[in-house]
Amino acid sequence: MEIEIFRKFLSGRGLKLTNQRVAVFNEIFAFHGHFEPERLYLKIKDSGTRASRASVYRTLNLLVESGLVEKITRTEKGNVYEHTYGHRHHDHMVCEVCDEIIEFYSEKIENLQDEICRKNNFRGVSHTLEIRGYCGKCGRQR
Amino acid sequence: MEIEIFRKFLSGRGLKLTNQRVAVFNEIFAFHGHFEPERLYLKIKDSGTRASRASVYRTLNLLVESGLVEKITRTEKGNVYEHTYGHRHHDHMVCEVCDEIIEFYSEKIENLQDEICRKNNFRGVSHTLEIRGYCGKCGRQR
DNA sequence: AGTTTAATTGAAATTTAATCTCAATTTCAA
DNA sequence: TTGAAATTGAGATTAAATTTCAATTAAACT
Ligand SMILES: [Mn+2]
Ligand SMILES: [Mn+2]
Ligand SMILES: [Zn+2]
Ligand SMILES: [Zn+2]
Repeated sequence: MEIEIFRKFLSGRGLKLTNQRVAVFNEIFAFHGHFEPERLYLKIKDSGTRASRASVYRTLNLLVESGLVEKITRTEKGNVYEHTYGHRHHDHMVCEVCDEIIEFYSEKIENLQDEICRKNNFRGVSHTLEIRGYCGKCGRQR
Repeated sequence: MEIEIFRKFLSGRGLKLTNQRVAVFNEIFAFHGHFEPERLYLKIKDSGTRASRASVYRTLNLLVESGLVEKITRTEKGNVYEHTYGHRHHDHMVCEVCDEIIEFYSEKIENLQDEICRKNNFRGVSHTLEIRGYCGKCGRQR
């Protein structure tokens, strides 16, 4: 279970798996998709558990450090995250009109990136490839 | 000249090429590289011209809309821009230690992206590919 | 040249995501 | 049970970016 990974990550740092942290964790892993911290905070609030904004943000950062969650992009109105554990790495297309996010993965692009890193004597650790434009629905309307 | 393009862009909108706008433009096109709005503002201040922060930000947005300048990434401490007119599109590798930015371009990756867009019925307009990791210098030290 | 009109400017206020502060509370191992 | 250490949350703070709005400037039109 993913929660065990989180627990181990925490105890490795002398930190505790508190109710608030569990609440944040559960809300994030309850669905697959992208989310913003503020909406996450509100969802937790709705679910009945009490966890302050400060705790939500703090836990989110811990989850990112643990590798279970990734910050996938920074929009004008803040960061966007997704839980990545158990999901294959992928990149995103974002519709500029309706904000729809389409996920994609290209082995070829991944390999080309590795090649470019080697050529430049650069040790790549992570990357973000975001294509912005118009989704099928919104593209048609112009 | 690039300034003519800007002038035309402005007049097409009924806007004027003022001293402040010229100052922002000149400072940006005086060198090739990446910059943050605040540093740009300070450089203009140093150069003697008077232009408020508000004007710098406003002009920067106009330059982006005109296509002469691009917002290339959003860091924790704000946006990073570069003037792109006359420069071929390229992507970036960013060293997590020293913040060095290495530019690269891959025709193959560009083509693969176009292909993926077609497949997903997505009209790609722009993209950002940022590889994070360790540059040669900083990678050696670990 | 003088008048009208619209755009522009800048100082300060505002917005907003995210972080920080710190006193009170909780946790847990000894 | 006790004490050290971690955690929490309400509110303060930070900082990038935008907005406000009265004063100024530039152009367009008699
Ligand atoms: Mn995704
Ligand atoms: Mn560049
Ligand atoms: Zn759309
Ligand atoms: Zn480096």
